[in-house]
Amino acid sequence: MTYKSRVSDAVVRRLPMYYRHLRELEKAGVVRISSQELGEKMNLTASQIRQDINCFGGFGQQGYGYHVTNLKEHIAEILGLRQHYHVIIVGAGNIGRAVANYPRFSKEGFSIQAIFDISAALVGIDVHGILVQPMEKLESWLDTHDVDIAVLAVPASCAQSTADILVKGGVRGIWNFAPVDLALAEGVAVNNVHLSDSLNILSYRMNEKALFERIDAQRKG
Amino acid sequence: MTYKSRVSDAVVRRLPMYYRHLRELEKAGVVRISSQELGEKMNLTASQIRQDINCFGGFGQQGYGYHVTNLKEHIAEILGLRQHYHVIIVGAGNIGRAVANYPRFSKEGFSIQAIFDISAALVGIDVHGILVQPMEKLESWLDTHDVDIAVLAVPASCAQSTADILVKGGVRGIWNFAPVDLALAEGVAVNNVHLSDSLNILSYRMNEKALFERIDAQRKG
DNA sequence: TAGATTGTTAATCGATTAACAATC
DNA sequence: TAGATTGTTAATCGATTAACAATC
Repeated sequence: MTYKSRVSDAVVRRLPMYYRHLRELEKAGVVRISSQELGEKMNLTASQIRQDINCFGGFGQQGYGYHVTNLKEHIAEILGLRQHYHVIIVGAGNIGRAVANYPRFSKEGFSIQAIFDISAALVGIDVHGILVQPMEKLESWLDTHDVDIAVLAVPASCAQSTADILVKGGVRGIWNFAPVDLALAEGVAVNNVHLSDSLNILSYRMNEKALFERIDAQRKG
Repeated sequence: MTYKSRVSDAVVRRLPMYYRHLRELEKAGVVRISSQELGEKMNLTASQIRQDINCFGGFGQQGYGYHVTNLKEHIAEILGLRQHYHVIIVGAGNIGRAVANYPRFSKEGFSIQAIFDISAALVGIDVHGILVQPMEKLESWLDTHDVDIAVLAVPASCAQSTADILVKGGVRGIWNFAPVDLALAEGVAVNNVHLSDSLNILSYRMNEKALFERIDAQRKG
């Protein structure tokens, strides 16, 4: 991508975390919070929180701190959650169906317009009130509908080619569940949910201590 | 956690990516690869690849590069994928069921031993050949079985309390799908799949350009 | 041996933390 | 006004990149 983000990835990854914690605080009736307190809650330094927030503007007030609801709303806005998105799901396997049924999904302004799958066994079934369409219909659907986001939940082998169709069809964002690093044109946003990568990191962490005991022993011996 | 990882998070997050690309290369019949070539494929610098790999040992050979299969096997070992894990799934909702049915899961040495859910509607149903048990049975199951990993796919509201039960029952790793940052004892590994965080990052990226156009305009005006 | 490419040390870059003046 | 806490600049720390000697 040629478009260079103004905000570092480290910060962007923390934004949804801020949003989650602020929602919790709001729900708990907390009206104001200092960067110090929020830091303790989130395991971050007060400094880092102020730096992060000030990438986008000065939403606090000296001597007072941050107004919880106000800051939460600003972050929702920053995250693009005050907009509506037309979403399609490509691949109606386990993951595609789980996403379709994810309640939080529809609540936050993401509305599922259509679901596609290549398998005859899945075409026509009802998922969350939507009939699964055959994959051949994907291109013509994109021609006749505005789709903002596609959930890509197809096998690795056809992920890139499907992504190409989606982008050509005007999709602006891909939520990619295929275990593949997609190559996409500038201006198309992607975010990956690499489940097996995540599981592998878990097993790495479970084994790290023993691993280095082996490595250290070998280096000495 | 008191145990300080010897390897930075940035490196750990890249390990599964190396593993994926090396498997692909192996499948494509590639026998050897240089850090240069691998870097081009993975969009990393050759230097970074050599640094990453050398956290764990010198698996390459001067003048030759890396033997694909050899390096792949070393990384599988590092990731703890040459071990077997007893896994239980806690929460048989959409996500719990999707994970249970995830084929890659069982292939890589993770074998599902039991599934639990609190809902009477789900108890007794067959998921991937396993009958869902009531949540009350969880503690006694942990008492009588060795469980390495628990997939935590319960609502946010009971995620922490369920995690506490799991840890008390001897679980060493939690694959957490609840939108919560768990507080766990040292020595228990966690990795999160925060789906809504991931979706929020996608919508952030889709909107960043327009966001800063607004911000910049406001600062000028 | 000459060429290639690693392993590793040094330099650079960027992110986090600390400090403090501005200000509510 | 005094106290608190932000916004922001400066210092530090860590990760990435560059360079090069070691060696296959």
